Amino acid sequence: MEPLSTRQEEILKFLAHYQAEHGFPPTAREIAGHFGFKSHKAAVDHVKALERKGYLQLHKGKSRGMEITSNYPSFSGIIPVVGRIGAGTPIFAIENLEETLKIDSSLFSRGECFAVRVKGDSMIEAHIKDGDYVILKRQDYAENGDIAGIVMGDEVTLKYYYKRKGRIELVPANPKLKPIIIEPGSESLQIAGIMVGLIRRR
Amino acid sequence: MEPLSTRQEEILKFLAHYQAEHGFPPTAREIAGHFGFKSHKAAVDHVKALERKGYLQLHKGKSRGMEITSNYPSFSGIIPVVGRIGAGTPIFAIENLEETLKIDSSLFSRGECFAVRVKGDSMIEAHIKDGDYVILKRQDYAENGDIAGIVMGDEVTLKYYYKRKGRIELVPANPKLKPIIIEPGSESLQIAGIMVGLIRRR
DNA sequence: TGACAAACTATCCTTTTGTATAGTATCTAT
DNA sequence: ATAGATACTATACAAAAGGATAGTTTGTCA
Repeated sequence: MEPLSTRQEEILKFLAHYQAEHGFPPTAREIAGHFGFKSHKAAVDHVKALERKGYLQLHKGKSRGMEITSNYPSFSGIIPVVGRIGAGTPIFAIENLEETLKIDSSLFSRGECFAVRVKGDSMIEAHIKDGDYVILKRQDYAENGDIAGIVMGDEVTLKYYYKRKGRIELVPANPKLKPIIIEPGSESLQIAGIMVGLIRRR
Repeated sequence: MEPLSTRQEEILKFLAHYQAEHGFPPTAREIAGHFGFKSHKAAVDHVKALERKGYLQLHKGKSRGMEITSNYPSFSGIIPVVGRIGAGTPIFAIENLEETLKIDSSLFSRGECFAVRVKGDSMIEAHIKDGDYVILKRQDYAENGDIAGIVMGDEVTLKYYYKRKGRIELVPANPKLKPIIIEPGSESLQIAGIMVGLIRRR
């Protein structure tokens, strides 16, 4: 595959995200609106560049007439399994991918999904076993009681998320392990996503 | 789900097919064209009926603005979810299908797979929760310690399978429930398959 | 230096598409 | 009997969206 510029990758990512979110692709004007372009021609140019490089197939004359052709993880609904993630590096950077699950992510959620492989028994009382793949929907916030994927160092760990009296509690589903309590004012935590599903093999 | 008329089912099927083919939904005029309607209003009416019955979500004012919301039996291979099964009827008979999971079964096993939706907590200590989909590989025997899908009446239930001293024990993963013991010579039990995977939503 | 890709703004025109109004005909359940 | 759903035809109009032309700016590669 021909390499993409930073901007083109952003565009492609947005296309995949919009498609996952809405069930149909965006129009040139919607793309322009999202990125703040004042002329939709800019979006047309990007989309054409993506077609030329083989990432898209365009259908001339048809509204929203585009298909993402690439098998690139996280595009086309396939769920990438994330191993380690560097502090700053985006979660979908290629170097972080361990494998992919050939599953249409729409089974679990609209929106962009990824998976982490569970190590250990910290969520055993939520019936999440060692070796299970937990499917997470990518979002940077969580509701009370959600099982959230939290970025800790260079890994994603799973915890129940609670916000009580202004402080955030990250509670494992295992009585042997202690909750992590984040007092207000301390450095913020980074939520990678919330659990929307689980896959177990064997 | 509300029942669909024959025509409405044809329309929905076409929508799913078109979406799978093209990556985006059809317009009302394209639907009309496919069915030979001379007025695209007919297609609009059908699509609105499908929305009213909950099979579609429409996005007003947006071209191709529709999403299929149901898990409408689709077209790619994929795992059927079996509800009840009549004594003689084959497990894959259409009347038994409740829904399908859009997952390539090769993720779990080489053989033929199907799924049952778990009711209750009888396998809770194996970390199989109420509502989980358990993926079974179709076979009529089991090894010691396998989690097997057993045909009981007109349903499939899950049990640990053990063969000890000539008799077969079907053990739930819940201390509150008693094992079923089948003495040698009594009527044979029917194994539908053995567990090869699990899918949990939410 | 010159060609080319990338990344845009601005404007115009045409086609595509959604939505609306006005009908016709058949069937079904109350 | 009659109201409602189903299943269409026909036509008109406005909004949505694609496509094209003409330009600016900033890089990079050779």
